[in-house]
Amino acid sequence: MSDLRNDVGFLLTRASGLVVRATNAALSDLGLRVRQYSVLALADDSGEGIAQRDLAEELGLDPSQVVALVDELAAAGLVERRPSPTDRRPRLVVATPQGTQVRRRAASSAEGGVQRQMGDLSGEEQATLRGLLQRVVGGSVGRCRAGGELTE
Amino acid sequence: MSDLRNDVGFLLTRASGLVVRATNAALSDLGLRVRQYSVLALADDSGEGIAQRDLAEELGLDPSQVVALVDELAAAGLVERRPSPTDRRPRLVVATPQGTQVRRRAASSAEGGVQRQMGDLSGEEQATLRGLLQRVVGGSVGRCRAGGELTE
DNA sequence: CTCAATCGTTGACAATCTCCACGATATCGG
DNA sequence: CCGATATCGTGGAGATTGTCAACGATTGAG
Repeated sequence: MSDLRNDVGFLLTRASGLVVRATNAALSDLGLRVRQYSVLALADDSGEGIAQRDLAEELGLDPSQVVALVDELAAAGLVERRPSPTDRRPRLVVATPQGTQVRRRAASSAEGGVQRQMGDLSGEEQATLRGLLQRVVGGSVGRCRAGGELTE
Repeated sequence: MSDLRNDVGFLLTRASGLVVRATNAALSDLGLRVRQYSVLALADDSGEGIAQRDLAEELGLDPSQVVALVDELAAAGLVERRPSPTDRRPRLVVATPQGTQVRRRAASSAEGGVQRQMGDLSGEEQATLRGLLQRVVGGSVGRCRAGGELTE
């Protein structure tokens, strides 16, 4: 019962590693890695832009990691930093038109990579998995951050 | 529908990151990290010892990573390398008595860390999650290895 | 105005992943 | 037996990721 192959934590990291590899391979044609894609996707989804701090919070990254990722995406012309109209501290990250286009293609490629890894699961099973994972993730937002303490 | 928060791949890596952090925090008292613990657990479970190559295969790691991990565990006196009776190439990794003892405590601590992250899920839901993840992982063993090619 | 908090950034360092090459050993075909 | 090929552990290089501390600019509270 303490067998590693039945350990939910181990299975989670093992499955994650496999999916990340498959997704990175699928995105390599576009010159993107998963990390960059996730930043691009969030920036593209937030019409008026998203602060880097919120980006870090959503992705579970350290703010300093977001700096480098946005730098790379900006150098590739996929996103740009814009000032907030109401606060001069944050820098709102938005996707450029080219970024939106690349994101669309990347989403398709990434989906293919994920399906190569999860093809054995039916649509319904994947929905079940998604729901369970959302509760694991959502239940701890605010309880444990990247460099944060545990609230207990 | 392409929202990142509904993307199974993203949720998988996000949940994995949270669980790994919680588990590492729980194991820090024993001076262990998750990677080391997983090696120790597999070595402890295989009575006669497990070859480093098989260790790498099971854990989805590069063989060279296993070398360093076993070095660390051996330096701590938790495992030792023994020659195979039938083949002089592999080195079988087995847990020392102390390693077995530490592993038992570590398993308890790690379980606590995981539950702090997945407490919102009932036992039945965790079993469902485990089953789905096992199919994601098991379905690809042999299809995609650490440094390997995709078989298609 | 003063002080604490927030945001982005930089820098340093550890941990992890990926890939390549080598020596020792084993296996297979002839 | 012998040579070609494969396996296993190991070492090393380099990229990627994770963690942490500090700083300047800005904001908001008192």
